[in-house]
Amino acid sequence: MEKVNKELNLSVIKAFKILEVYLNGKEVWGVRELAKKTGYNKTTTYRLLSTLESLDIVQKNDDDKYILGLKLFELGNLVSVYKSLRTFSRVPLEVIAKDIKETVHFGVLKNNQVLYLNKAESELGLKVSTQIGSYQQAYCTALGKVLLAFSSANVISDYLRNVSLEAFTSKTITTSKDLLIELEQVKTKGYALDMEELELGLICIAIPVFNKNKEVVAGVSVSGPSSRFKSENITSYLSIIKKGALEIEAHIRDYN
Amino acid sequence: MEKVNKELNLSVIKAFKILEVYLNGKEVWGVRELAKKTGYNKTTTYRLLSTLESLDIVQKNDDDKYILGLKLFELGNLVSVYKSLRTFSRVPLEVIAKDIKETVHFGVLKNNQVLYLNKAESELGLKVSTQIGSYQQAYCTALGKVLLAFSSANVISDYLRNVSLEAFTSKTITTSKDLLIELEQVKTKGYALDMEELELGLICIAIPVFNKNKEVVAGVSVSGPSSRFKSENITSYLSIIKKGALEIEAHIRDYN
DNA sequence: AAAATTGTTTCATAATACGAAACACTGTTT
DNA sequence: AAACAGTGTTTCGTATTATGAAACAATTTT
Repeated sequence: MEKVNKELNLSVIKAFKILEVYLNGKEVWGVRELAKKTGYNKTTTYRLLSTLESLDIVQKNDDDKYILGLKLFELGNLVSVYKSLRTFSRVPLEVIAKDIKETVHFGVLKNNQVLYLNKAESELGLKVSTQIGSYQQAYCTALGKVLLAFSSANVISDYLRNVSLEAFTSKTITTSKDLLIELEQVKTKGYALDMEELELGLICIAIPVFNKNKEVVAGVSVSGPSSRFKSENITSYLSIIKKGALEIEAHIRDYN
Repeated sequence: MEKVNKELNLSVIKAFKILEVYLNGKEVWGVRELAKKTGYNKTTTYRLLSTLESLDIVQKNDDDKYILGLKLFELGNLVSVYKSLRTFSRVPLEVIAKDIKETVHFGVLKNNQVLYLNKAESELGLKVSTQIGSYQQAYCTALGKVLLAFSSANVISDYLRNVSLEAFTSKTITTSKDLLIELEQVKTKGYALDMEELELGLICIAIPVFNKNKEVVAGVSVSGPSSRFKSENITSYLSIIKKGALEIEAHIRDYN
């Protein structure tokens, strides 16, 4: 999305830039709104939207505003990357979310970042604004820390060489030394916590998901508001999450 | 996808035509294969793929072949159309599939067709080549017949006026008169069967999913090979499917 | 080794995308 | 009621970009 040079198709880039506006969570956009958000001329935007509408990639609602369409949903379901992980995590995640009444995530370490493959929300809990398929920093999320902690020393040193530990909050770990200590503790305890390191008010707890060779493949995390978090909850949270993780592990023994 | 006229953006159309090739289920395509399949010049195809790759809409594997990429997965997950139905059907569908050991579908009637919103496959059962998000004829599928049978007379007469009942197999219902009789029976019995009407060798059984006003919202179907189907199975199949449908109904009482 | 197949690059030009301006419509303010 | 503000849609001249034939590079098959 940054390799904008002259041999790439500019119309196609523009069309996807428009679709990417929807990543912010707002479901309904007008032509002029999208033009303003993307910086494109409104006639260009209108024409691209008309094209996308003809393809059912976007749909118009009764107010002539645009929402994403079913063809995009259909195409999105064809993506085979991490397909087995996504499939096998689906039900366990929903079960954990229902049990624990908070938002549950499942993700992997990819390109030195957490990639969220699945998410299940409780009807009761805090809605967290992560998108399935999106990336987040590893060093300040419980999920990321658990994935790093159980990775090889190569992965960790590559990570520390390439990622700058910028602060999100006053509680964010911002030195390699502190992060290494934290990862060592995570590895010892078998789980990680994010105590408002990514976002003030947000607490996460995460555990690893292993293949049969005890290599970490993925992680499961539970996110909730700090106001609902108590140290006494950790043990019961962990046992619920662990049960779900074991369910996933039963299906991914050969994953590498 | 048929309104090709001069004010639509032809590059964007071409890019999505390329992506649509993946709908046939093959996950890995080379440049020349895609060019041949779409009919576009191979240089054009290569350039569009390079653009899509820069957007992470497609990814190249080690053999320089293309697979669909994670950004498409991310965008697909943003689609809000039928979102609650998709969410609430997910776990019940997986439970049915595990129980019944066949492929399970969940769909709605849209534009006089079945739109598949969810699908769950058993590890053991027949893999059916439907795509989530895709459409199928209603008159020759159990799911479609159950959706029609419990719809209003207006919906049914509109359907019969606009859809031509073409034969898929020698067992397909091809007259309005026969279809109306079938739909009456479906409504009386409370479930529908597709006895090789869509595809020889394929049997489906389906039941409706209602909202609190007893309006049909969606349907659940189970598909299996005719070799495994026995009349004695119907009752036990129905009770398993019904249990899943009730789970879904508990969440969609207000859906209309 | 030669032929066939693949993916990638080059270059001239035809075609298309672009955007300013106008239009049409709806809702709000004076 | 008229004026204004906001929206989505259309028009038209032209600048820009997309196109495709051909060549090149690499790999696989015969």
